[in-house]
Amino acid sequence: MARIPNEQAARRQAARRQAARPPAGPPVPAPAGPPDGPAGGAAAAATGSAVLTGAPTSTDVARLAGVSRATVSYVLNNTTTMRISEATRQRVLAAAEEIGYVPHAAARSLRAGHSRMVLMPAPNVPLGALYGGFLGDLQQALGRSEYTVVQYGGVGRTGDDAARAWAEFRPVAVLAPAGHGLGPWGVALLKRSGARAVLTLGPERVDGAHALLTDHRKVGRCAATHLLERGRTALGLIVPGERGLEAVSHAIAAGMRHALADSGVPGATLTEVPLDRTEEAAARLASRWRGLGLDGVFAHNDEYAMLLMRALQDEGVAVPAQTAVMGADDLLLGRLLRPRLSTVRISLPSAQTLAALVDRLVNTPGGQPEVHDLLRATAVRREST
Amino acid sequence: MARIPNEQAARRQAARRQAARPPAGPPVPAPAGPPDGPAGGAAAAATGSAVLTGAPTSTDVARLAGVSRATVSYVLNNTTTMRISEATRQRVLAAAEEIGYVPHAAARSLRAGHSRMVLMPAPNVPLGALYGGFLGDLQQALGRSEYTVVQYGGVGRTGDDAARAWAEFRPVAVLAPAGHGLGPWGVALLKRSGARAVLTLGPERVDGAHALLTDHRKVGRCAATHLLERGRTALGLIVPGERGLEAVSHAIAAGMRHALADSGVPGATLTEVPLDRTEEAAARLASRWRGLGLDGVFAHNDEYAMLLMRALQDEGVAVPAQTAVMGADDLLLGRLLRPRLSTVRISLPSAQTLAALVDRLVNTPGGQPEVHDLLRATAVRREST
DNA sequence: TTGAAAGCGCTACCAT
DNA sequence: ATGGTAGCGCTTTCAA
Repeated sequence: MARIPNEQAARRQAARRQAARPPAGPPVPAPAGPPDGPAGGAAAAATGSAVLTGAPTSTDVARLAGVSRATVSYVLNNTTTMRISEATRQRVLAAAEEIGYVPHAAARSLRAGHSRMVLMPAPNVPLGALYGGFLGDLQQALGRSEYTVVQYGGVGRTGDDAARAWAEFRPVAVLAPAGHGLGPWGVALLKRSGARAVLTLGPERVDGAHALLTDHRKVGRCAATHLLERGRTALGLIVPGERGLEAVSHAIAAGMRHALADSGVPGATLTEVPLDRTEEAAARLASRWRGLGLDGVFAHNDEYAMLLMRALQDEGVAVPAQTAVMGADDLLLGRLLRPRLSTVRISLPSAQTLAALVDRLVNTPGGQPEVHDLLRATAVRREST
Repeated sequence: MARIPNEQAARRQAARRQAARPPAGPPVPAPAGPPDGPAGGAAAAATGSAVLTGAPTSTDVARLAGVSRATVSYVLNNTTTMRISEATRQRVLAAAEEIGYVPHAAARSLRAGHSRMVLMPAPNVPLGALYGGFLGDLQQALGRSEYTVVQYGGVGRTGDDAARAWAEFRPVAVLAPAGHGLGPWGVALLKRSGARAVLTLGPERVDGAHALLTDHRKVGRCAATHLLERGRTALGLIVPGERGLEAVSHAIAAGMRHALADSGVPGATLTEVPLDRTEEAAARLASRWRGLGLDGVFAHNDEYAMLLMRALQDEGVAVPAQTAVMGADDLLLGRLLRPRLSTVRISLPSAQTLAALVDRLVNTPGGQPEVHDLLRATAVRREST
């Protein structure tokens, strides 16, 4: 709320006073000093190119080309129902080019009553390279269709507040990563605000929204199964200290427990072991490792796995002989340590597939909420298990 | 352009016909069937709560509360110049709550003549964890001020096209990562469209825009200087095969050459060595390594450095005795290999600092373009050099 | 083939 | 203290 609007308002009034179109006397005798002019362009350029101030509008183009705003709109949107003479077309296009006209997206979508915006609230938890890259790809894929993908970086807002903020944009679809606390109320609000599809991306579904599930229990189950197959029964799970990863860790732990229960291996156990992402923490953990009596450990991701494995080796704990170590995400770097790190490879659907899904959901609204399982986990055995 | 607008238009006309306000006979005798209704809400809810279709507008709130749209606006915006009775306030707030009213951002900024949107076009080159995290932080920091940060994922567009697409949003500021081919023309267009600050983020400046420089020559200079100090003179630079990293590589190479020239070490040389990001490529390179005759190599980032170092060790090349290896980015994982990887630590200003800068530039437009050097490089010697 | 005009949802000026 | 209302920039129907 600076002083700009007022400046512009004043300028606009002045401009308007002399804005009687050159040809054809104006039917309105005098514009009758408008009570207010909020803001906006209306450049004073008469016909020649001048220093424009404020964004040029279609009115400016029309004036320069000597046609009406309607004609400008027809030409610039290639309207097929109206046939415009080639000469006019060219004049309009030249005028638009000359003054650097760019249509005003907000005005356009206000008039249209809908937008082609797909809103992706920025995730507010630190997501690894895997999901980060995936979201980027998805964004690209959606952009390739004719949606305008917008990642909204609203911070601090959660739950209903966040939903309200998103709804202000009147997006045609919302793709919300977990961690914003979007609930059924928010989903309903978004839908009422014109969203034709609301999707959540994360471990659990939300009433009324479509769900792209990332069920990390699968990862835990996969890891535990692998370790059991390798003959390990006293299993550990490294739980990262980073904020925002708790949910994933819990899911993984649950998956491991399921696998243990299903396996029927008698006496198999699972111990959760916290670990910060520093060398010192790893060394400390390694120093008391033998006391834990674990013969197999899964580490949430390759980075933690490598951190631990190195610390164990420095402590003289043989890998995999004494303790098998397994990571997840199949990072390239996991192959550089010795022994090479066994890992759970997580694969997600292609971004194109998902973009197509979003497109379909937008175009067939009103259907039942759909649930899609995104995540596939496969064990990759290398040398550390 | 689906069939929706027409449906809504029809519904709207119907709604309007019966929308005469309950109290106080309407001064206008008959609404005189409007020639057109583009789209939009206008729910048919008379007074009681009903199934609303389309987004509720401030008109709906006003009707339900029995006040005018103006009053609604005053209450919802906490306008201080107008004093509204507490009773009215509460009625309006309750009504807004009841029907789930959310203001229409596009309409608001259209009226206001400006937006608080900071547009960050999504980078279209693969950027590492360092810059990715940095951009994320910056987005958060800007969001914490009162800007609405929006990352725009327009694909395929470059140069003037991209600038035009961005300008449609009428952002108050644009923060464009390198790789979009933004040129002086685009900058001017954005400014004319209302952007009060245009910033580029990357290795080179653009006429008319402020520049946040990431001068990777510093990284090269730092690495080369370090290697020279360690007594190496036949230097190599690993050049990644990934697309989009060429510019960075060139800058690093240039920086290394500068360092070589400045050092005055006679006979010091620099060889650029391409390497793909796979174990196989690294093994192949390692097998012909002795033929290259290099005694020190800098690897663009820690990942490539680790890849190479492992391959060299597998080939029997002693590190650092026969060849010193240095990486960049100071990844945690670099400390897990043996020998521990020496690295160039790259530090960037805090996101808060930069957010404050953007804020200042927005609030003092018209100033000369500023150039800020973001990058600081420091050598961290570990055991591989 | 072109123009006049209405109105999307919102805010702010002016009058009551 | 509250309401009427103009108009931001745009598209589109209807009339000429």
